[in-house]
Amino acid sequence: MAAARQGRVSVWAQIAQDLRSKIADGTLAVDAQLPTEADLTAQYGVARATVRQALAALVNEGLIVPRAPRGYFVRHRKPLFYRPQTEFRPQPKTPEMDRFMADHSADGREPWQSIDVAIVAPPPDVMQRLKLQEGELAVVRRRVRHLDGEPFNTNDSYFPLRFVQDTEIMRPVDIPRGANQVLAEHGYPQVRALDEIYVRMPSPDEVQRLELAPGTPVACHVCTGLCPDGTPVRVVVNILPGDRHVIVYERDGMPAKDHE
Amino acid sequence: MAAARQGRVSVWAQIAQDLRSKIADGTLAVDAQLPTEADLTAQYGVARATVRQALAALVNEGLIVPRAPRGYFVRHRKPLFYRPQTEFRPQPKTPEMDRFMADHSADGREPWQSIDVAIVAPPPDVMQRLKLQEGELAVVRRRVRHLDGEPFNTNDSYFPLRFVQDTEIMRPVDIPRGANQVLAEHGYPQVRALDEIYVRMPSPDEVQRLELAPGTPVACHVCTGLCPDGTPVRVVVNILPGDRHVIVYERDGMPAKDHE
DNA sequence: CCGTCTGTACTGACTAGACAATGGTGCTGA
DNA sequence: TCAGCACCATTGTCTAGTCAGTACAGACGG
Repeated sequence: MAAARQGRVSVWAQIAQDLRSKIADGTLAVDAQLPTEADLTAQYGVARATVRQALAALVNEGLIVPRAPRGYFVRHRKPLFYRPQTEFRPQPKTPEMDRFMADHSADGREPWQSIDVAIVAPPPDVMQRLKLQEGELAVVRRRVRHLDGEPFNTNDSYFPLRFVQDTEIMRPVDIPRGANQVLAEHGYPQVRALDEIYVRMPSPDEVQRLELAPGTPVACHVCTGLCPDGTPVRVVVNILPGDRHVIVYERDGMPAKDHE
Repeated sequence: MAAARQGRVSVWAQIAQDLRSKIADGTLAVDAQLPTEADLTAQYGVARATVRQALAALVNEGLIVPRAPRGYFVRHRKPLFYRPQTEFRPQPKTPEMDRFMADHSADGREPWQSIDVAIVAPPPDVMQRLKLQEGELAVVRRRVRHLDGEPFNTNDSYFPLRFVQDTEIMRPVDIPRGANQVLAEHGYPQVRALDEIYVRMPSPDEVQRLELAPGTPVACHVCTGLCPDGTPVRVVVNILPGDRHVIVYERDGMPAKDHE
């Protein structure tokens, strides 16, 4: 504790670092239970609040999960692939991609999704991307995808109401051939898309909807689909929990600069 | 505090929610100072630790930043674009992209980068991607990019030592025509790349290197560059702080399914 | 007018407790 | 054998303080 003043590193940070390295070197394996708060309190000779601050830091880093009232456990991280590209064209399937994906496939896991459809005034950012007039409404198909009973990601597709009125897009059921196909059949084929990926911490809303453990950041993937004339006809907002996804894509062509 | 038991929402969570909505509706504007812990303690009639827990939650969500000993401030979020695509081919420059990017350009901001080069035993994940033998060494060019004096992202490029020995890649200076060009000149042109994007909380290391505020998640963009015969010649690890980047890319072609 | 010094207001860190809520375990009885 | 119940270990929440470190502002001296 004197070290806190002298060494510039607080006691709780030291405890956190100690536990962190035990996780890194396997002393504390995945899914293993950490010593209890009481144990750590005794072991390091500090107050419980100090131990809790250390544990909170690890929770916020996504390294451990509290499972009250049983204890803290080393977190499991088993991300699945998320490939924006495959939605647009059948992927090239190079050998590298194949080999790489073998580890993280969804084989044998049970998919399930809930769909609900609503007519709403879309949030401002969606309105702007769809170029809607003030007060103009949109149809949103909200889906939560589950894998093995656990929520996996959310997928909210917004369409301007005037484009999809009386189409099957408005029915809250799965559309096997895809909503994009339906849009194309009604005269709105998409030929281009703009993708944006934001990285941030989830809102309490999202925490609840996706049953996120504390310390889980999310990627927010916003995809705007455009007609040949540039009219936006679809905005999709995907929320991808960081602990469950790797976003993957592949590129061809000669690199120009070494910006990466 | 009775509400904590009955209403199922803890006092600190209520305080956090209260502040959250004040931030959302603009009562607390960007860069504004929050009431001090003492104020909040008095205002809500709770102990300081309770107020601190509420504030810590907002910090972890990335909504506010503590600037000791001055107070807590509403966080500023001004992301810049990050476009993996432009590195590979000159971007198509559609009107949509143009318009969209106008808001977030780097105009008038001063770029600067530090470079350091080392010969290292690369981390296991990099070793695997470069298909290195056990014990084989690699050259790493570590860069930290700054904008307006603030660190912006890190960019660590790994090359197998045997491919780049005695090339200018090993000199810790900027290579105007790009490291990829140098590699190509030495017989290792890259024609394909595999990108992976992971979303997670930063390690304490990364927090320090990028001067990250608490509650800032990062995107970890790993790019593996491949020769025509599939040999990996370059692995780049980019760490992109979530509060400073939007990852953007554009796609052409007919969408197939509505997975997004 | 400018530099320095000092006080103050604030967060950071820590202590030492209390009571509530709840999975899990194991015992008991039908 | 199995359902139900009581107990317990453990985290969640909260109180009420102390002391340390520091950016800032205002006073003071040259």
